[in-house]
Amino acid sequence: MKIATWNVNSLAVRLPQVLDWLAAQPVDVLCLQELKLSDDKFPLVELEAAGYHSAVLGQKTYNGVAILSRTPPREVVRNIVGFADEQSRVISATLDTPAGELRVVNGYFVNGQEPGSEKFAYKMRWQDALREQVRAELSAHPRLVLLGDFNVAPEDRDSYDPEGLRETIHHTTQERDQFKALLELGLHDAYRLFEQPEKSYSWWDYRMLGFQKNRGLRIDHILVSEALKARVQSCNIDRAPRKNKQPSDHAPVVVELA
DNA sequence: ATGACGGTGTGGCACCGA
Repeated sequence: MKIATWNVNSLAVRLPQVLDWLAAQPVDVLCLQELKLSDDKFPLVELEAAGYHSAVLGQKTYNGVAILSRTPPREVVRNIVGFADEQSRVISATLDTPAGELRVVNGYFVNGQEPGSEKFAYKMRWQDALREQVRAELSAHPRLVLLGDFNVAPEDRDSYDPEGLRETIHHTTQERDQFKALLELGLHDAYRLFEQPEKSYSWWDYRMLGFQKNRGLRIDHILVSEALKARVQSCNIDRAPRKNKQPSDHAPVVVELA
């Protein structure tokens, strides 16, 4: 069975591409970020026709996350419990899958703009709260997947220019320490469980021919808990949708579980 | 230091993303 994450940068614009992709890659679960639409604008009917149930936390214009699943999501939790947040960035659900019952936590992590900014401080606060949420989720649900747009390139090899971009946004020690702190909860970066091509990225700037020149970052991640680690069969980035007309700036990441 | 591209909502552009 397969689980995927994809920052679609507006589901209103990208829905046809999402439906095409699901037809070509019939994953069991697809977690979306940056819906950029309110719940009432969510294309429930179209996705049901494609064979997917949805759990949604929408927001007008910015943010917004959803879990699409072949089976109905259960025990849905929206955003971070006890962390007041006007932005729609996290949705969690329990799913019955061919690989058994899984807890899925789908996050659109804060961008942070620039180290030292108020937005960067929010990024750190938000991650502190998310980590505690994940810690609690893990103790209740050992079979857990945390995935989404983490807005961090965890290591130098996850960036097209680690030297030139050192300590800039997505590359700071603080952001990388936050990522490590998630791993220390007992999570594993599924992509790095396997040998991968060099210069593998999941996001490329729309500007300056970023994709054509492969000037990208690997910032979309799938972390699996210890209980699931041995069941991971593969993890890959699907660059094909980035070649579409009107693409998202992110590519889907797919993990296969036995 | 700035903008490049693309989406949204507004209103003739500004803001945000990464």
